[in-house]
Amino acid sequence: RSLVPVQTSSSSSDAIAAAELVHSGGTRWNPMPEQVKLLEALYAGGLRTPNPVQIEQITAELGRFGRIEGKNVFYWFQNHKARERQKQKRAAAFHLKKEEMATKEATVDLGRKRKCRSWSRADVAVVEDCERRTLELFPLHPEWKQI
Amino acid sequence: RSLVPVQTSSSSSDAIAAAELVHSGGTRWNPMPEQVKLLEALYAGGLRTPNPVQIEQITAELGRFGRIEGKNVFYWFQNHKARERQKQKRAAAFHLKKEEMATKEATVDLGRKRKCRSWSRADVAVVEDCERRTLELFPLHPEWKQI
DNA sequence: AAAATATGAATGAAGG
DNA sequence: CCTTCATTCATATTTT
Repeated sequence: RSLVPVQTSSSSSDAIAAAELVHSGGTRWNPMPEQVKLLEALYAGGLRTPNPVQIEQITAELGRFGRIEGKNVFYWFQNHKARERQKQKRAAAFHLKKEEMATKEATVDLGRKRKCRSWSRADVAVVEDCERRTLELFPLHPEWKQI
Repeated sequence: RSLVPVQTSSSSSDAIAAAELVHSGGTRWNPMPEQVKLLEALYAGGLRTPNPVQIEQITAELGRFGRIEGKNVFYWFQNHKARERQKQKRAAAFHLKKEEMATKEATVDLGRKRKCRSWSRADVAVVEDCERRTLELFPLHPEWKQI
C-alpha cells in the first residue's frame, strides 16, 4: 500500500521485524479501491451473507483488480455487517439517560503544553464525583480482568 | 480508510466554535484530561472491553466534559489494551532476536492449496476446492444483487 | 521546522 | 453471528 518509503513511526525496537516484513509476501489482503467499490455496491444492493458460489463469483470478478481469495470476500461481508450492527447497537442505547451537560468554559491555550480546559476547584469536584458515580455504575468484577 | 484529511467546513466561526475548537468535527477526538482520568480509572479497575451498554454509559458520563461518541470509548479501550499487550510482547521478544535465519525451514508444500478451515463452515470449504474450475460453471452476471 | 513519539481510527482476520 | 485480536494508517503532540 504505502508507495512512499515511509519507515513510519514504528517503535525502534522492532525494526528487524519490519525489515522482515518487506520480503515476506504474507501481508494481509489490502483491497484495491475498485474492489471496495464493488463490494460496497453489492452490500448496498442488499447482499449480506453470500453463499459459497457467490463468494467464488465475487472473488473471480474482484481478482481482475488484484490478488484476492475467497476468504477475503467472506471476511469482508462478515465484518461489514457486524460493524454496521455494532454501530446501530450503540446508537440505540443513546436514548438512555442524558442529564445535564454544558460546563461551558473557555479553553485556554497553555502554550506548548497540551491544550486543555482550565481546571477550577469546581471542575475537580465534578471530575471526582463523576469518577465515583461511574465506578459505582461499573462495579469492577474479576471476570472483567483479562490477563 | 479515509486517506483524505476530511475537514468539515468550519461553518460558523464564533465563540462556541472556539470552545469546541480543541476537538471540533472533522478532526479526531481529543480527550479532555478529565475524560482520560476517568477512562484510566476504569481500566485500572479491570475493565477491558465494555459492552455496548457500558460504552453508552461511559460515553454519557464523559460527555459532561466534552464532545464524545461511543466509538471513541470503544476505540480507547481497544487501543489501550492492545498497546499494553504489544508492550509485553515486545519485551518477551527480546530473547529471540537471533532466530530469523532459522526460519528457512522448508515446509514442503505439496502443491495442493491448503484449505482454510478456520473461517469456513462445512459448506464453505467447497469454495477452495472449486476455486479453479468454477468460472465456467458460474458465469458472472451483474445480477448478484439479491435485493 | 523536522523528527520522533503517542494515540485515535480503521479494518483484515479469527475466535467462540 | 457476535466478540476479540493484530496490524496498520493518520494525525496530534512532544522532542530535538
